[in-house]
Amino acid sequence: MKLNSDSQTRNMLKAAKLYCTEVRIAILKVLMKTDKPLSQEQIARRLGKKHFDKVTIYRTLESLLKVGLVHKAFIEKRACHYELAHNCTASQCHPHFTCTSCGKTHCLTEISLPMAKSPHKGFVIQRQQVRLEGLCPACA
Amino acid sequence: MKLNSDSQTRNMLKAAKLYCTEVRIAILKVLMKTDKPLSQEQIARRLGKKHFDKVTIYRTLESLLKVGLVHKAFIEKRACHYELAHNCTASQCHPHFTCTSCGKTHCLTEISLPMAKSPHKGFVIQRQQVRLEGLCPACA
DNA sequence: AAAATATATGCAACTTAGTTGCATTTCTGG
DNA sequence: CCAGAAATGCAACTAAGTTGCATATATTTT
Repeated sequence: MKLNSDSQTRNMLKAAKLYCTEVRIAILKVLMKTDKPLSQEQIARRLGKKHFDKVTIYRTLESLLKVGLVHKAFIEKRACHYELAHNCTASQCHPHFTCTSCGKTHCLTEISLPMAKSPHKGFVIQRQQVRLEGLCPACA
Repeated sequence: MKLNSDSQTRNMLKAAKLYCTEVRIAILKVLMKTDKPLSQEQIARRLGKKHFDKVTIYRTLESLLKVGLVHKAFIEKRACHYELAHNCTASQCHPHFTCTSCGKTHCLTEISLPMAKSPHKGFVIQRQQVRLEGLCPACA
């Protein structure tokens, strides 16, 4: 229900000490409704008739990123993709799989890799991201 | 020695059935001399007085990529970075570590993660890339 | 070794993703 | 509901990468 997800997103924002603004609520809702990381453009498109400037969208994602509500995925295109920090531990998201044939990206939430161990040369590893490449069920 | 690395790169190109051109040889040499993935711009700078158009550099990297001599790394900036496919198995490169404090990227060739196992939903995993984030020795 | 043909290069112009500065608007706590 | 803090929109800009096309260079054929 609209009211429900509204109050849910409001609570998320409140907990993160961010102003509850229209864009933030709208973007969080978009991200809650998808199972793939989305680019700024895709997010804008899914906001439908609600138009926000792309600068605003970028800044919104940035603020959500800073408080950890959202994660940034480095997939294979030029554009970064964003997704709700959800089903991720503090130190790692699920792997992202990109099909070399059709180019689509999927979140493989069922699998996870053990955390890399620092090669004790003084590196402190805080997070890891895994990018997988291959053929998706449709193309295999 | 100049002649040596020239003939080495020529052989690499020949084996890959690529024309041995000046740019290709020069770029391969640059990549052989570094231990970090480099962006197009960094490569151009390291080519020194040899000037090649950036389009040419992109197309050269593309051709080297296609035959597998070079790998593309998705680090955190807008630009992609390229490195010699060296010390990588067919299915995975070493992890790349980016420091959240100073922003520098390092290749952690000493460690590797087990290959992800397909969640047998029909996904065929062919390659994996691991991106690590944290503090480097200088910043920790 | 020259000609034929296959491939690579350079240039100009363009697109896409993201950023900056600044004036205006919207939130939130008191 | 008001003051101050923070967010937004707009215009202009930068950075990274791409496209089309004419020219040049590499390889193959003879």
